Amino acid sequence: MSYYENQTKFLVSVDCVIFGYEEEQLKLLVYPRAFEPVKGSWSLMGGFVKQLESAEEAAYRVLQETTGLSNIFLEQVSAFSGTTRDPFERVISVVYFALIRINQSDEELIKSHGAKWWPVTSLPKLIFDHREMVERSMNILQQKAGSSLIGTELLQKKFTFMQLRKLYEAIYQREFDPGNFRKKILSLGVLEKLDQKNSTESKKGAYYYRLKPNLQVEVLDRIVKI
Amino acid sequence: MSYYENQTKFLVSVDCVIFGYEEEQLKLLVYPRAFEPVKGSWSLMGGFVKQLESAEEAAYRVLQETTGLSNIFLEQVSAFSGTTRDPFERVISVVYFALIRINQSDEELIKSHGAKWWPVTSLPKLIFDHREMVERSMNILQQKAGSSLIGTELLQKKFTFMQLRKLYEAIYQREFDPGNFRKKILSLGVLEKLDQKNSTESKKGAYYYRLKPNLQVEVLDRIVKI
DNA sequence: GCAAAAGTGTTTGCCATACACCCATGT
DNA sequence: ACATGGGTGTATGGCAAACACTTTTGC
Repeated sequence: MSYYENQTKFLVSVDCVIFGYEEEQLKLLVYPRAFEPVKGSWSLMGGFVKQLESAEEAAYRVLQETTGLSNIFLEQVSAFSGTTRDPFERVISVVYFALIRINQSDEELIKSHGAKWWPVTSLPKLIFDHREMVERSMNILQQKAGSSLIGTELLQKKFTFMQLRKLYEAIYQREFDPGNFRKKILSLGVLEKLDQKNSTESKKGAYYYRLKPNLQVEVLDRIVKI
Repeated sequence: MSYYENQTKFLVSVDCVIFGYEEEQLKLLVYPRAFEPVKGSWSLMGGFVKQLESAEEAAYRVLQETTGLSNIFLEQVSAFSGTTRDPFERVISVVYFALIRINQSDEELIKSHGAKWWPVTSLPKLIFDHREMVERSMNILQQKAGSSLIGTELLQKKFTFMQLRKLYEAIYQREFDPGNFRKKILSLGVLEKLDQKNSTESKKGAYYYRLKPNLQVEVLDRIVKI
């Protein structure tokens, strides 16, 4: 029996805006839609929410199924509910964005779906309102990365300042002064210098850093002025 | 016929976090739930999304039905989709927050629902996850008000600097230096000084200001450091 | 006259930006 | 030797915060 009789029910899906970082470029995982309608068109990873899961759980499931990864950074962007956003049938979609380490993903699994990493600066045409979902996600990513070191989710666990800076340059599509960037990040007090050096990307070699383990407090200082 | 066979459909509702401002306090419109289950418990204004409307349209409809107002500031907060958030039946809810001018609302209509304005600092116990919805909305309101003059949606069209400052003090639960606040806001260049004075709230009398008409550009400068 | 808000000016310290400069090393 | 990134230091300008001070007027 139901308390809420006579109310319309809806299909609810999740769509995942999956960010990765590779070759100094911010990239997005996009795949050719596997079912009709518009089968084959480029689309975000998505799936329908099932009876016994929350939208967030559905998003985690989709990510697991498509990248092989669990335990990844995931955050809701917004619900999209326009009556004609899917021109074939009414579907309400909850959008999440995820940050993953490309080289840790299951590349075979990704390939098996025909998925491809596209630089965010040159995405193909996407179905429905997926382009808008991407843009909203980019905005949120910039906001988040600007007030906490969220971006490190896209790098290896250890990284040099140059790698971190290039990542931020990719996220914000602008350059940062190397010296100032280093000082700003160090002043946050969330990085730990390792004994190890990276000698492959510069002649002098740069020390690796990592996030201090067991950091519970979110950094709320401003990294990038927006 | 349907493209997406065999997928579960869900009840989808909207819940509205309705902010108002009165007696130098930020207030929230909360009403006793009109139907079972937990009929009579304090709840946000809400309603089910109908077949031919988006969630946003549903939220506008709910606001119109309960406050008599259209053309109000409305913005999505998030979708809430936990499987047990409504302990009686699975409902996915999209939450919006609204800013309204209390004295322009239809007070009779509001009363007819038994609704009541509560100071945000002393809310009653709310059903389900509505408390969390309020907290998320407060955070977003603070963020938004800190980077644009969004707060003026809560005041009359013309207002004095003291009124604006008291509003911001209510939103951020802290005090602002009157002189610095005035200079900061004026530097945004979005206010227009009127010839009229308010003499009821101070002995000297303070000039009224209003938002410059036809302001299309959002103020993106920082008003309050968060 | 006093209190209280209106409105303006001043001082201080912090911080972002720009940029100079030395270091270490692979070629 | 030199080019390149690593890393540190310094000068400058803008802005936020603290606060002093004058103005106006109701009581």
